[in-house]
Amino acid sequence: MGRSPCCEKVGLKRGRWTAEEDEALTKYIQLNGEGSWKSLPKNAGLLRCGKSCRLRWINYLRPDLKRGNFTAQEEETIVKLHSTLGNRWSLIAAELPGRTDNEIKNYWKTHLRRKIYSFTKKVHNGSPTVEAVRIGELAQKRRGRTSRANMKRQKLALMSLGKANKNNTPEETNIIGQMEGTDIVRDLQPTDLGARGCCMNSGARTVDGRINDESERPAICSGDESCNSIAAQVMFDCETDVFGPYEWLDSEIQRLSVVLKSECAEVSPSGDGCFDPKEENGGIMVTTEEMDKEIPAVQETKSKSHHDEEIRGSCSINWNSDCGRSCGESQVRRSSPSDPWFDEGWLGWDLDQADALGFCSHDPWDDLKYFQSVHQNHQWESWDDLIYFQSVDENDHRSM
DNA sequence: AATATCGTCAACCGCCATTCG
DNA sequence: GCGAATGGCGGTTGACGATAT
Repeated sequence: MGRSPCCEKVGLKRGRWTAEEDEALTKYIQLNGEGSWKSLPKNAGLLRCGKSCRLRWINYLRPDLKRGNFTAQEEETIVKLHSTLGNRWSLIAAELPGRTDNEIKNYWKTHLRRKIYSFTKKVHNGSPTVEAVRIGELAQKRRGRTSRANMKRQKLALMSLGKANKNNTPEETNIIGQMEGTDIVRDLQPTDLGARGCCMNSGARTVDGRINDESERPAICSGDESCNSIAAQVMFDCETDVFGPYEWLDSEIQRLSVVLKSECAEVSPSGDGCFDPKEENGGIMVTTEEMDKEIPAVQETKSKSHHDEEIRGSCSINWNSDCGRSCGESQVRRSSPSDPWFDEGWLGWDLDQADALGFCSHDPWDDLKYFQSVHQNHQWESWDDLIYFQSVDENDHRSM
């Protein structure tokens, strides 16, 4: 049996609330308190649904609400909480006094998500590489009318993908238009159009490990001292940069852009090395068979500081730690064939040793397994596949 | 000046969990 | 224990103002 409606909708007013209605609702609640929403409209003399009254009070009329623009601190709080909680707006709102879940949700969708950069992937000859990155400036569309030529271009691109529907975000429409005429378009999967980023301070998962909402996945790195994104490591010393409001987002976007334009599959954490993805050049090729191997409970840790010269030329993938330490602590590494450790295979974490070294003790294996589980049809080829990988919640991995 | 498109956000919708009788 | 009532939450919609063409 379906649930009955909260109220009879016939004869009830809908749409925007008038000042008179607001006043009536406010007065009633001030006298009688919140609750009993079903009977409230009748008692307050309002031709509104009880649910509508509740929403109006909670989201707009409550005296403790803070109006006005979000501060930089609030914005950063939202991003960080969203990275761990996902779209649980009510929980996020609980950490921001005076802000409602609806307000935060809207702010995320209209302001913060726009700043997200994402990777798109190209699969060519079975060798995936990071082919294109949609960075923030692409998402920051101008307002106003679009030229006919651009409209046509975007429409054609969408039609070629069978994606021309009302659900396409402006960003999706834009990026598809940007890529029209390339095989990137042909190879894109729907989820590839979602937001993905290099910063691992992102991507809430459900209890069973699924991503809550691919399109909602945040990919924003705070740019502060806890930032561990590859871009952050490579392009700047995140221990010394100081950002003003919003600048941390913009600068992160800029850094990522530079990294990818370098055409390196990977760049050494110290920024002076570049990993060549070509196998004949000592690149890293990891097959799914390798991934299927039993993972030792405790693996020898041979990673060194990301400032260590020895890492240069090897593959280094960094997980966000958000642990408050400087960038680049959390890494997994596989050296090139010329490296004496190469034959020993994957290098994982000895958690105690990692801690002793001042690293964050994430277990990258869990992420590799997770990657495999959600991309079962995708053969693991290189670390590039993980560049857009999802966040690693520190607590999740400490509990493993 | 008219038009088309975009950005914003209040309000609505439907589902789910909890409470109540 | 069961079904209805209620509250809460997240996703979506649409009105409206801003802005480019």
